[in-house]
Amino acid sequence: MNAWDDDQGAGVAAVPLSQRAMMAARPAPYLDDLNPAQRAAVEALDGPVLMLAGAGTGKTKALTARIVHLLRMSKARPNEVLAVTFTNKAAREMKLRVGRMLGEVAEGMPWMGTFHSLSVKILRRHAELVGLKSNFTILDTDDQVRLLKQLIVAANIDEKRWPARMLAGMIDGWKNRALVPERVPSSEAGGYANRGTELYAQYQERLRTLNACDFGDLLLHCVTIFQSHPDVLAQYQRWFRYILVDEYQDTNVCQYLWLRLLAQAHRNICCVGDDDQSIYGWRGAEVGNILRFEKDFPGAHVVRLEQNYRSTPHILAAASGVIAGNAGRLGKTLWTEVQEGHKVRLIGHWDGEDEARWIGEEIEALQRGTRGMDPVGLDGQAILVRASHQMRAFEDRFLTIGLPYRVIGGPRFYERQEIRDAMAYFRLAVSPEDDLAFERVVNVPKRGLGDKAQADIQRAARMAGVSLHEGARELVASGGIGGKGAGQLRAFVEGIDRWHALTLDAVRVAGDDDVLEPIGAVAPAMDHVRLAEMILEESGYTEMWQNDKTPEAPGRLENLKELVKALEQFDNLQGFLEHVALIMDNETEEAGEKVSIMTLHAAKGLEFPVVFLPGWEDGLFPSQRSMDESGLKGLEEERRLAYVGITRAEELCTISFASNRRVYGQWQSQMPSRFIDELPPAHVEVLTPPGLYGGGFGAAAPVAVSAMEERVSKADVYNSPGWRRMQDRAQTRGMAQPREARGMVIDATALSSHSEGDRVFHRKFGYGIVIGIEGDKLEIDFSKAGIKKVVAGFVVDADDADEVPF
DNA sequence: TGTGCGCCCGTTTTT
DNA sequence: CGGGCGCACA
Repeated sequence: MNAWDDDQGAGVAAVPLSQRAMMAARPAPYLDDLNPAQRAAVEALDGPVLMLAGAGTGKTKALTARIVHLLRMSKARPNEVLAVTFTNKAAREMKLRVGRMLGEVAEGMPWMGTFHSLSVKILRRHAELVGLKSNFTILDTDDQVRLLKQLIVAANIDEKRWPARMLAGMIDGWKNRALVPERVPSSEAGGYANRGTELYAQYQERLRTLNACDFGDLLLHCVTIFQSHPDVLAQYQRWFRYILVDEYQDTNVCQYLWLRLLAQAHRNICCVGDDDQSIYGWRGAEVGNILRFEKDFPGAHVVRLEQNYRSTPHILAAASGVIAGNAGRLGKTLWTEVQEGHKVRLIGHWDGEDEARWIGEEIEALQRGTRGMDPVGLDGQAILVRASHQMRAFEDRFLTIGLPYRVIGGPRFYERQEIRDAMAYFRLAVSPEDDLAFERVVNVPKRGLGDKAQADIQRAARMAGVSLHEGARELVASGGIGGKGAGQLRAFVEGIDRWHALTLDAVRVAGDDDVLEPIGAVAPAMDHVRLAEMILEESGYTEMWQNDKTPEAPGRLENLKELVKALEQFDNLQGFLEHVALIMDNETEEAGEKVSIMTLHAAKGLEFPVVFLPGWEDGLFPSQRSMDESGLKGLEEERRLAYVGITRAEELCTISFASNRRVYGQWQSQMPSRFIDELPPAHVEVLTPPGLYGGGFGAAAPVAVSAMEERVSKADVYNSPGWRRMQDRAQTRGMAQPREARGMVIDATALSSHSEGDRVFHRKFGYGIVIGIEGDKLEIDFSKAGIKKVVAGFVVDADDADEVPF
């Protein structure tokens, strides 16, 4: 059967178009709750449409309604609509909402997904056109760098002066711009020791031998195929009657070509985006794509969504005021029907710790329901920072006061060392010839196979022209490896054989037609979940972490358990590996009310009743580096970041800055961010920090400086009475006084199950000894983290390290 | 082959 | 200041 003739992977097209037309005659409730602009965007089905959707204007609603409308009007079958997003989360969300609007037929849109997942789907069908087999593997950044490192060493380049990461970045950059090695402009060839292009070409060659792709290749190979095989392109052009693109402002050149090639035949393309929220320029995104849309698609219908359903007018006005500083915008004016609301609050602090302390207290106050607002739960509050290192001050503080928080977008589950190691074992079991996986774990846990042994294996494999696994086998057989490593290597090689055999039993793979689809009818000889556990046991990997006494070890074992558990949702190991390569998100939301801490980038698309924006200081935000490297363009992107930050807030937005901050261990005095000057004063309430009017710490509600209202010019904030007093206070506080009262020892045993001298474990700080008790707080000398005060509930006896809460 | 010292450098990161 | 990495040593 021709792969093209099937139903594109979905069992949906069952309802004939004629019958669908009848459905279209029924009233369309999904249109009724759209505002005029949204409705216009939904009803303009044919031809190019650009939907400029400001923050909080119901973009996803319009987008999903449009898809539903397309289907209801029988313009296309569900499998003929190409709907592209950037993240899996967005794709999932859209599927969910379309399904809900449509009623039932949710799974019927096989071509709704991310650029990457859709590209994989296309590329698997035509892999041979770019010299790959259809079962190619997908390398992540880590694999990519390791591979490049090998090439760099082989090329005799000083890896110190020319780090592999740098080359990886350049290659990514070229791929983002759809440049294959031959097309890299000679002006850029000098960048990497004069040999960037050469290494790029070698890297591509190496990937081909490994039958592998990196993320950039997924898209670039598709574009290459479309460009050089018009027949293939034509098929897809015919198939995708309608194309929808979310977050269009974030597309790079390669994605742009990908879309344009697919859309140029029928031109039924609808791009949704907001040039003011383009914050991924440093990653190759081209705001130009959205600015140019009308030129690319003449006669495009442009619709602006400007009615905001999220934020109060003060918040919108503040955001608009800031973004107005950018030139070359398409221009939108957000408005809302809401009349009331709090002004954006602005507050300065002495240093970063004060800032964290104050925010912590504010969060608790808002939670209790003061500040003239109804109580706001912790889930409704977020702290958005420019750079992830800023999170630390908040984590430290919240840990100390026992305020539950969650960090969004930290090291992601599938990027953690233990997960990647385990995955490498699974990869080896599925395909023993996976050399990158072999290299990764051949000496993890330690098997006495160091650089020398590994070099021997490499040589043996290369000479015989086989995989490392086979090379190792021959090396063992020929006695080419000595010492204790020999026995261990033999065991490793045989282990892989055994696991591989079990994998084959566990999954029967269909014939040549479709190597990806397992046939469910054959009863597996061994449950793949059990197999995975067995692999981790037999390889000694689990044991390695059990014997590890570092504070992270229990967490890692926990993650491994979680990984194995995740396997249950798949039919076999292959399916799982396939999934993980692209779905790198970490959706293990632990329950419980928690404040969210995340970067501004991670916050795009989210909203919270209460938002804190700390660290608004020149150099930090806007980031010095952005400005140095990208000049005005960089500054404008930072400004968009500010805009994104402010517009995340529904009810209350608080911006803050500190006059002193530790930067790389050095104390530095900071200037308030220039973006603060750009806030329209009429919509800002300047707070004075607590402690200025005789109240102690966290005393009364912050007091507005009355004279600051309305007429005070923005820059004057720093000449304001409050600001000057704060400066004065800064002087007197220069000599660090103890921040917390000492010596108030209450009956410790009544409040805590720990006593002095106990050995305890803390999820973040690791092991330590209790050296003091104050109320419900323990003073602990952590072996790694030093002396800290921590709420007793967050530690357990060192022996029960498995049961750490939090 | 494993450990430890010292040096360097330090944003954002949808896949 | 502190984490990561490479190199020198045991």
